[in-house]
Amino acid sequence: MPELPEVETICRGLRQLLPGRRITNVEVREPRLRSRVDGDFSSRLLGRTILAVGRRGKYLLVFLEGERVWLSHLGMSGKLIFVAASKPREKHDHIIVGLDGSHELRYHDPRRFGLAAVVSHSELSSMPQMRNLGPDPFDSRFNGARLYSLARGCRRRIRDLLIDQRVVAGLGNIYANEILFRAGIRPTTRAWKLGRGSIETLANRVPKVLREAIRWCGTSFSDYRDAEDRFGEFQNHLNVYDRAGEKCRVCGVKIKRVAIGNRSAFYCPRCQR
DNA sequence: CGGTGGACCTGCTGGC
DNA sequence: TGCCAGCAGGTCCACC
Repeated sequence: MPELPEVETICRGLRQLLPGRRITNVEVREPRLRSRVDGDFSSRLLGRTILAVGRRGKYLLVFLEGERVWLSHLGMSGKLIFVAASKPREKHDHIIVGLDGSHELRYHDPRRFGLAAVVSHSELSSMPQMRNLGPDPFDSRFNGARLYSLARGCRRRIRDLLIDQRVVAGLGNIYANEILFRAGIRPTTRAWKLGRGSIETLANRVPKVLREAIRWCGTSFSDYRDAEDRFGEFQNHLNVYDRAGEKCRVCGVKIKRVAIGNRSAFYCPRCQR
């Protein structure tokens, strides 16, 4: 589900809602996420005031007093939703964080591929999940030169290079496919075959497509909702992802679906060469 | 080392 | 109507 635009949308929403609130209750109803939620999770949150909310790649960071950070990854089907405490709980509401008695932040995740942990600032920066992340796509350190140096001699397909979080942090299958459409490159192309010009175009499209998706508050393909449980709108603007058999919005040719590894890739056979 | 394929989960859809 | 296969936005690990 959540790639960078979805996590950024949630981050912006929570930033308006959380800072200044105190965590008055924590309930871990299902600790079996991708890795087990630590036994100290609740005690490390309890009683702390939230200072700020941030994002690194697809990770959401909730900064607390006492140099602590609540680190959250939503996996494939995770939602992090701010609601009135009186709202009935639902199946798969795995973690409930009570705020000042009146509201709750609920972590909901049917497939349980997510991550929830509370760590110190120093632990955060030494975690492999953070250390191995490439630059943010909006950071000037992500550019054509970097992408070209990684693509040169790389035998993988360009779609797989783009969703490698070490290359650039935050791209997943939807946006990798959309970005490749905008660059006119087929997702199945071997990275080493792309020349400097194509790579420059590609690197340039990365922040463009992501900014546009953020403007539409992300893609609600099925599970994704923002911090207040509202749908995103970018699914109405997708050019290729999940559009196999439908007409290309630019040239009218039918969009194709192919498997790369275990995952689908989508492209327009005319617009992408 | 680089690259690939499967495992981890639940839920939904489409074919029979 | 039921059953089963296949698929889904991500990450990590074993294996070649």
